[in-house]
Amino acid sequence: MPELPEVEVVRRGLEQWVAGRTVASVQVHHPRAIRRHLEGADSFVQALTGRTLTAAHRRGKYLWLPVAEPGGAPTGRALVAHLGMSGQLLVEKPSAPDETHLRARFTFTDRGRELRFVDQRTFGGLAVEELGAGDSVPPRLAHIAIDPLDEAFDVDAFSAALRRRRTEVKRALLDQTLIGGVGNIYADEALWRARLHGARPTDKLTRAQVADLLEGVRDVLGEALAQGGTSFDSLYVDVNGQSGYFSRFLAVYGQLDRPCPRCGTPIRRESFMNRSSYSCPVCQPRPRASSASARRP
DNA sequence: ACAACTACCTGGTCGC
DNA sequence: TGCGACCAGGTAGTTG
Repeated sequence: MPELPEVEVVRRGLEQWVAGRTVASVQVHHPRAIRRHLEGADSFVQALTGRTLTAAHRRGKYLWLPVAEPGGAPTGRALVAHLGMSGQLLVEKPSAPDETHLRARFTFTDRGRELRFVDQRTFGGLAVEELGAGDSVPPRLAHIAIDPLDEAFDVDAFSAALRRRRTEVKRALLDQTLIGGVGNIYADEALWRARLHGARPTDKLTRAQVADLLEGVRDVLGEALAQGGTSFDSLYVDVNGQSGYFSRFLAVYGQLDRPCPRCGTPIRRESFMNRSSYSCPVCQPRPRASSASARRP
């Protein structure tokens, strides 16, 4: 599943292979892929055809590519992409056969490689959105918090916000308004590193625990990004989370009954927020039932 | 205001 | 072999 490291790998691929090129044509193969472009497919195509994609930016799991007029003047708009659960942005030769789940295709005036949006489960999507003032983050993405790898990430503000909340710590990690880019997989990995159970109430966490958690998040995202970077094939902007580094590097996610890398106890799986959560029963003891998460109605 | 739940979606896997 | 149930989970929108 594409979380921050995977999306950042895609961003780098787009920056290298797509930025600076001018769109020759756009084909929308599935209306759901552009459902968030409310004006419809014709408008989406019109907004991009003949214009230049100037760069590739990311906030959390969102990507956007600013759009410029043929002369280079900014349009104040950007192609915004979210990969959802299964989305891929692929840079491929025009001769490459269509993927089964091809949702949109962009060709370029240089007649080079195409950009394709492929998405089996159609949770992802594309849209052309207005940029903020000074060509900054699209306002529609403004609620997404900056991510912990960003220099501007405010540790103290995050700690304060976390401890102000009355919720469980895993829910908070997945809340994109608090911290950007963390999904189910890296949330479990970060919690394991910080030796915290995901059901721990955030308002009871100590400052030191929050600091450990944040360090866990940063380390796991950073390591995943480094791994993703090494497996990146420069001819193929890949988002296939299944391949490569995943199994080698995850301590708990998907590791049911395998030994905890720290203490050897078999990893457990729990249903949590209608998701699977993996943790070590010894390193990450469940909080007592008196916590905020279990208070009586 | 804030917290929590649900719809959305499809391919693979499992049990019978 | 077929078929239905279930699972994966990010986000927006709704409900409480």
